Amino acid sequence: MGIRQFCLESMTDLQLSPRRKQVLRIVIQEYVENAQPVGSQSIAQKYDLGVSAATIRNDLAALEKAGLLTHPHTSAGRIPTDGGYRYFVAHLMAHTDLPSHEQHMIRHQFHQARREIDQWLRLSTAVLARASTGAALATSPRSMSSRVKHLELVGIQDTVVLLVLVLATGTLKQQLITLEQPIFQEELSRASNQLNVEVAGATVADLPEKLENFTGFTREVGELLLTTLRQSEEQIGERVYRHGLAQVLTAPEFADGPQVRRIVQVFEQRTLLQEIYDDIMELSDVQVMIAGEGRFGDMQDISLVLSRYGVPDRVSGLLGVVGPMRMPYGRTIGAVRYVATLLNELMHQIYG
Amino acid sequence: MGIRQFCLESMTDLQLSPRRKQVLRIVIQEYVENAQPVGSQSIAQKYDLGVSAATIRNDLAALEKAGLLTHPHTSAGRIPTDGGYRYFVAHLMAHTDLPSHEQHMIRHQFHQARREIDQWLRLSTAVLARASTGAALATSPRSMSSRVKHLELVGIQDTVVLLVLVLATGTLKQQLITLEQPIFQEELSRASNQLNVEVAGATVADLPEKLENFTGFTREVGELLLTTLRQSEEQIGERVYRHGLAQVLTAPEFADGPQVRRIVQVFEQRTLLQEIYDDIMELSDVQVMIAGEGRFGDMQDISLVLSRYGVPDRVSGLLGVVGPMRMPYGRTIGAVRYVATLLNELMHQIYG
DNA sequence: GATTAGCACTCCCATAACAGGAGTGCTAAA
DNA sequence: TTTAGCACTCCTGTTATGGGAGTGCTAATC
Repeated sequence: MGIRQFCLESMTDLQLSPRRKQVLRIVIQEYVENAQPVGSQSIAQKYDLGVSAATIRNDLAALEKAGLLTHPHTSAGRIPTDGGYRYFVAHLMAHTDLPSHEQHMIRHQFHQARREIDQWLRLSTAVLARASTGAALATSPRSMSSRVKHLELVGIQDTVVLLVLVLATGTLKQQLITLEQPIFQEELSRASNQLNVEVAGATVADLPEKLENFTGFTREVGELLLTTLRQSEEQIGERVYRHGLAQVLTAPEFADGPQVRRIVQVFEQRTLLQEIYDDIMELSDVQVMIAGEGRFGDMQDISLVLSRYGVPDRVSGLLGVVGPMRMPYGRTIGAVRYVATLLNELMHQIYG
Repeated sequence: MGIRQFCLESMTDLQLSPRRKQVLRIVIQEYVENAQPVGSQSIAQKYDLGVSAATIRNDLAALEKAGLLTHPHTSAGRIPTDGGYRYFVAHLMAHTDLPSHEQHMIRHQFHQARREIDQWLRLSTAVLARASTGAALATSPRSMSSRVKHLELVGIQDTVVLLVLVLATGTLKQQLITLEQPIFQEELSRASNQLNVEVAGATVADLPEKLENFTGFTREVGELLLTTLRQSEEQIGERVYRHGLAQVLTAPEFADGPQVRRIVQVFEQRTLLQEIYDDIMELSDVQVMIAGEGRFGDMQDISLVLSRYGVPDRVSGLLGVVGPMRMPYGRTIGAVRYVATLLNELMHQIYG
């Protein structure tokens, strides 16, 4: 399926007999469903593997030795380790596409929504939360190499002016300016017209040079424009959309205090997205991050399923689900991928 | 102090001796601090009321009979009921202003922030969460009787146009338009100029009449403008800012699952704010809502401290804290009031 | 060598019993 | 109205106990 992961080198050289793979698959499937350690007997009963419980017991021991399973205590059934989930996602998972009727329903919802990025992203998180068992989040898209399309100076009060900036990508930026002395709207219009002529199509790189020509108030506005533009390129997730936290908290692994706080923190944190962003951007398909992959602290028992969305070389944002490690990965990955694809389509219509 | 509440009629006719008031105050104070039922002995020891534990015991019994206290079981200390908190907030609370050095710090932060409503609101929730023990939320301001200040049509792609709408309040609205056939920027500019002349200063009421003059594409844009405008008046909290959920979950009352889910739901829900909005708008000071005040279901053990902010008759939004019922009300109210006042000032500069 | 049956062993979990303690409610006296 | 005294209640923590699910190991079997 080509689902890539942040780290799976150690997995690739691991050889497992077909039955052991099957056993691992069953353990994960059962545990994901019931949140209860699963033992050799229940596997032998429920699934007809043609071998006895004792054999499965041996397999379980082997899988444990390989670091794919553990047990919470001596006489309990097995539960997957983070490594086990990783192996499952990388090698064992069945097809991950969302059922087509669900795809249709989601597509329908998007076509009914108002044509606005803000609406789309809001809808995306709602849809993702519904389709997964986790909480969904999405960042507003960041545009690379923003070009100025148009600017407008609108007087709000005598000494208050609103600078409206339209980027080539259709993104809107705004900034209030407070003046020492009142400036009339005619003068504002004159300034913005002058700037528009010069500045249309300019990027962060071009802009300083073009601003040389201006002085006084017009120049000041130009500088402000430049800093605003710079900010918009640096800042990932200027706005973060979230949905479905209450839902993910119903999972039994988040029954106790510290666990709850951990996932809420992951969900709320802006910085994490910031850090992950670059990794995600380089890779095209959906990314799975299980228990922080050792690179992020304090993400015990938490998994992320993330994807980039946007138009290559134009705009891109992050989209995904945060949930318990014990998560139906196939379904979640399918949902994230489909919504990302849909967003790509919609964005493409706009950003060409 | 004039803190008003959604419902406190039943409280006003309640006569309590000064000592009983004092005892109630102590119970609440202690319980808020330690989250532990407080007994007659510990009160007698810690506070010198000049009476014995037995007397306090009688007072506690009386306060319980009055519905202001309960005990979780026969041999436990007393804890406040929701009614007890209400009485406290209405009659017993000390001054609620934030210490002036904290006020200064907060003010300083606001003056350092970028001059933009979005930034202010984000900062507001951050500050409120820090100053209280709860989670802060704020809605973007809704403008009443929006007037159109300026509109702009910017071509993004051949058949994609962005309608930018600046309201007199400085609020920005955007809407994508997809066309059947390409329209050149000159024509877009002509259309927007035409519309600007006619439409500047128009309200929802005026607009339909003024649109009579137009036909074709220009007319369509005008209609779209009207619907966008209508939406912006109807919709409260188009955007909701949130901060500090992780913090509020450290409170011991949110240690178990159902409780956590309840407060997360309250925090996430848009509809609740929608419903409360009108009540808040009519009243000027900070509002306290304890355990849903019987009007909202499933808010056991949760309190809200809310305030309106904005400029009278121009724009207004909602701002406040959601936290456990066991909350330092004085401090929280002070913080909410101060931040609201600060926002009022800033808004006033812009919206005059 | 892989598979299987048998069996002892481990450890969780639910239940019960029990002691300690904090706090109440009541009564009678000041 | 306040106070001391005292029985009573009920939570909380500890310990003991039995049942049960599941393992790990060994020896026999295919």
